[in-house]
Amino acid sequence: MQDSAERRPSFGKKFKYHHGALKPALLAAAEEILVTQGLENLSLRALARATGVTQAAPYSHFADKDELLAAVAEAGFQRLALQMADEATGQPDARGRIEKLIAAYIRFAVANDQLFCLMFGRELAEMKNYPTLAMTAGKSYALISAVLARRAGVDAEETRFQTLAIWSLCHGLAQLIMDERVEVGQFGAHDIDGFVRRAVGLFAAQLG
Amino acid sequence: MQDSAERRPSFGKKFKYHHGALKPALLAAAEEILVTQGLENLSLRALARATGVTQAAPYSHFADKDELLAAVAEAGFQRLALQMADEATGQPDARGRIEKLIAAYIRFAVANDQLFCLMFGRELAEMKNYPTLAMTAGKSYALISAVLARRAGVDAEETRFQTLAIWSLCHGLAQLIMDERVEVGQFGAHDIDGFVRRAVGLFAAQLG
DNA sequence: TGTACATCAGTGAACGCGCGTTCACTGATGTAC
DNA sequence: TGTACATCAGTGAACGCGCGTTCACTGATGTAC
Repeated sequence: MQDSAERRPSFGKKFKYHHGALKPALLAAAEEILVTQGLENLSLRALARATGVTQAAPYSHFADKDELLAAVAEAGFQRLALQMADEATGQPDARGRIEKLIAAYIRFAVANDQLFCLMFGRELAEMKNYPTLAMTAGKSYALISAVLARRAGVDAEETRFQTLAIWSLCHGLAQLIMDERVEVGQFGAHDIDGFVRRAVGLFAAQLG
Repeated sequence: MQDSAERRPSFGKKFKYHHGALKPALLAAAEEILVTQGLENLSLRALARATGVTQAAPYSHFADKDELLAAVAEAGFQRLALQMADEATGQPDARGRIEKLIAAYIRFAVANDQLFCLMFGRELAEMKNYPTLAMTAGKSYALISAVLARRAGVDAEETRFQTLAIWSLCHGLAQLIMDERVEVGQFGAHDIDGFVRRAVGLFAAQLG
């Protein structure tokens, strides 16, 4: 057990009336709690505890719990899109890029299952209330869509359809793995990348 | 507001000390609450209220909340498998059967989103504790797998892989629709059946 | 450089809530004689 | 057919819990002069 004061950015003084950087500290604590205790234990009070602060303190930075969750989810979407884009750079053709994008998506979901759950779950059904969240959430879809759209001779409507099919495939696989319905190794692929490469192969003719 | 006694199976007497059929009544009430109030409001106390009974009464029939949830989920899996099998009968070839199975799966999920969520969500992570639940849960997968396995010239390993790919696709689409990430109509299919037929088309060469 | 003051982040106590579960009990039911 | 009795489904009250949120407050900070 760490002394809660030690987590604060100020080093010299042990106890400060003002935390100094509570907002980012709350967001960081949220991600840590998601990892260590799961989404169902992510409460404002738990965050206050984790940052060594009174349970009312978070209200200085967030209007209510939803606003904080939306911020956590948005950071997650940002990271997801970044990881996908990073993995896909350098791939010469559409098929290679799609494979990398999907694999990154699934790996992100599996590695951050509780966060992923928050991002796509019902807790934030009111996503419409947070426009920047909705925008950030659209980035990963846009990455897949952009690759498919750049091909010659495929109309926009077919592109939308294929994007949804691919997104469904990887979203579903991610969910099944997270919910422990499936272990990839048992199904003809030794790892996620292998499965993805093989699954994309099913679409190969369409991807050109 | 209905008098709670009127929901009971006995017609003549208004108030009975013994409910008479509390166990099935609880399960029925659970499905109703899932529809009207959502999974997050499905509590033992809510069930007791809905069946017009004291909050301790359910403990005469279920050891704890998990056991009740497991029973509700199992009933859901049973219904899902039934609906899938029903739809697929009469289809002449593998492709037709697969299309019907998938479409039924997605339609079940969308029509019973809160129940589906309970069936596949983290609430029942302890599914291993309920062997009959685990068995029933496997039925829908088995339906898809069986169709694919019956083809000539496709080995078991390839069949497992394709089953997972198809299951992922429809599970993912169902999730995306339920979480309102997607409206099928926007993506080149006027309805779920249309989308499914088109998506299965991507696999067509492999389905023979 | 020093002082008065406005700002506002964080305090500490309290509110009301619904939850899962336990417990000694009560009274309806069905069975054995 | 009638009675004694065991069973056990359902009662009602209580337990302890963690939660989101509000509120009057306090004290650290930074700015204007």
